[in-house]
Amino acid sequence: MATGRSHTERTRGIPEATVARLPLYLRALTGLSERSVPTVSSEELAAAAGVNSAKLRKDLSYLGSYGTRGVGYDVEYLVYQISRELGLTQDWPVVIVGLGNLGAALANYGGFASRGFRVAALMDADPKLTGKMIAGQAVRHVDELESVVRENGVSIGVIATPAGAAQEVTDRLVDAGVTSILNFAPTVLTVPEGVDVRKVDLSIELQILAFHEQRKAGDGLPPDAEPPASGPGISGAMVRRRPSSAPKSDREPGVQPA
Amino acid sequence: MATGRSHTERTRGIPEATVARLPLYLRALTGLSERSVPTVSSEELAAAAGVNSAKLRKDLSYLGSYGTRGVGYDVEYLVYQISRELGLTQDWPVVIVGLGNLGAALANYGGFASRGFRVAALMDADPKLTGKMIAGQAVRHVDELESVVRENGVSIGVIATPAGAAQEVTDRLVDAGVTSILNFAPTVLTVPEGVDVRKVDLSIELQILAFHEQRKAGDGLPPDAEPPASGPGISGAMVRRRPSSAPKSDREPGVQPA
DNA sequence: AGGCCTTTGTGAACGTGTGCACAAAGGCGA
DNA sequence: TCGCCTTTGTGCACACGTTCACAAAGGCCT
Ligand SMILES: NC(=O)c1ccc[n+]([C@@H]2O[C@H](COP(=O)([O-])OP(=O)(O)OC[C@H]3O[C@@H](n4cnc5c(N)ncnc54)[C@H](O)[C@@H]3O)[C@@H](O)[C@H]2O)c1
Ligand SMILES: NC(=O)c1ccc[n+]([C@@H]2O[C@H](COP(=O)([O-])OP(=O)(O)OC[C@H]3O[C@@H](n4cnc5c(N)ncnc54)[C@H](O)[C@@H]3O)[C@@H](O)[C@H]2O)c1
Repeated sequence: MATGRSHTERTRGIPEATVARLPLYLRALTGLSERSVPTVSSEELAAAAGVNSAKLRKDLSYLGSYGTRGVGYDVEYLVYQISRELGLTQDWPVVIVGLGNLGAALANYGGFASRGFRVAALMDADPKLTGKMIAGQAVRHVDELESVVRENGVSIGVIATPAGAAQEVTDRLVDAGVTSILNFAPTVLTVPEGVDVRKVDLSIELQILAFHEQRKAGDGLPPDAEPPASGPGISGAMVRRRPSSAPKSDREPGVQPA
Repeated sequence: MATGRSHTERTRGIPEATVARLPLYLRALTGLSERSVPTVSSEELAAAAGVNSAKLRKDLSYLGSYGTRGVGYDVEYLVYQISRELGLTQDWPVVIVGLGNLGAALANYGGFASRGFRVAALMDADPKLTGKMIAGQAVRHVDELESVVRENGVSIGVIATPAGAAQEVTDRLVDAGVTSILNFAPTVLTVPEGVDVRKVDLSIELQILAFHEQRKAGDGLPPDAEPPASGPGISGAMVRRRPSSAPKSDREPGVQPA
């Protein structure tokens, strides 16, 4: 779901898990930089980023040998090196497609521009939205999508349309030349090789939390678990039953009728 | 970042990676169910969920032996089993704290309620927002946080406040009894053992995309890479230089002056 | 009733990620 | 100048996740 590349092809040596943490380090470093802290040890920086220090050191070691033993890392220098590795020393024009509740919130989000991501255009299919000013920018009609992408050299698209429209929007973005997509719609996108898709899915996150929550609050699954197949079922109104014959194993050991 | 549990302690056998995919399968299955498809093969379901079929089968095998060889999986039955495993057969009251752009969008989001997550309360610190109706619900003041959590038995909190307020809100949520937090603020939260935090961070996702984008568009890092330390630098105005003496290795092999 | 053909469930091999623990580096104070 | 003490960078072992490939299961058609 992350890269879309053939998996054996490692990204010039930097592990994906490391790449995903670099922005975290960068944020922590930026904080230190603002407080004019000149150097940090791996221990301190790791604490600020919420990881353990061995992992941090290993991650940084993929970028190069940028620390000084006995001292730590130079904050400014490391900010620069990580920024460069992440491609943040250049400007990335972005289009947001779909300006409903979420799209509008995204457009208004300050942290967007703060890291080299520039909102090049806001696009929606609803003619009533066309021309509306959001975050100091007029919403344009999706018909202009291709020209906007080409003229601005947009390579990153953000999708905040309903799920039903997401694949179509994706196809158009890709045709126009976009090669990275951040998808907020709860749907699986199909893209050609070489196009990266990342998804943000609120509902999935909540479901994962619910799973762990269930574990924490009184272990054991909820009541209606597969009843032990002992003789004919007492109640025919069991919420849902196995479609046909009894299964071989049902996880809970439970006495099987041999 | 996901669980907060000691790592050796596996969650009653279901791997975390599998848990994270179950909601995906559930969504695909729900779609099939709505179209009254009675059974699916692992191949079909995997395609719908965007994973490969071996992975899907292994994932489902952790739940139990719910398929029929030669036929596939009964859609309704599997929907039920996954829902139960994820804890979606019960209702999860949720509070949203911070009703700015993002919080309001979340409150208005339909996909929230659709899976057993009920928005029990909307809370903000801004007195001007108190009483304002959002998504059919009056915003309440954060002062009421503790009582709202206790009265509604809320165990999941969603944080959509500015980063600066997130830790304080977290502490209060946790004190009041919340044990799962979904954090949208770009900051690292510290929580006691037993509390799960998941974060959604737009900015990190974009940075990861930028990284891969940079790789795709003309490989090799941006121009200003550490210049090969050959003699005295030509331009003193190099954007940023190593703080002190030259490093041992700088990743790019590059000729080192012995 | 029997055999065929599809599809599951899983053992085993492999790849990726994590964390420990320590040798070597190197600044800094004496 | 020398040695000490902190902190990096990394080899190694282990845990976790992914994928392959196939035996066994079991419906279904003849
Ligand atoms: N609101 C949230 O908090 C939230 C959270 C998670 C996921 N999502 C998902 O994000 C997406 C947007 O959510 P929302 O609440 O903003 O929905 P919304 O209905 O408020 O907005 C959707 C917007 O997309 C536009 N649109 C529809 N088809 C389009 C097309 N083909 N091209 C361009 N624009 C098009 C609509 O005109 C509308 O303005 C949905 O898929 C939703 O499931 C939303
Ligand atoms: N808008 C986005 O698309 C977006 C995207 C990613 C991340 N974020 C993050 O989500 C958070 C919210 O973003 P936003 O755009 O909605 O900001 P916002 O400023 O519009 O809203 C923040 C809200 O939080 C309230 N608040 C402040 N302190 C509070 C406290 N102690 N208790 C309760 N409420 C408090 C404020 O009154 C305000 O209503 C921020 O941390 C932001 O970085 C936003």
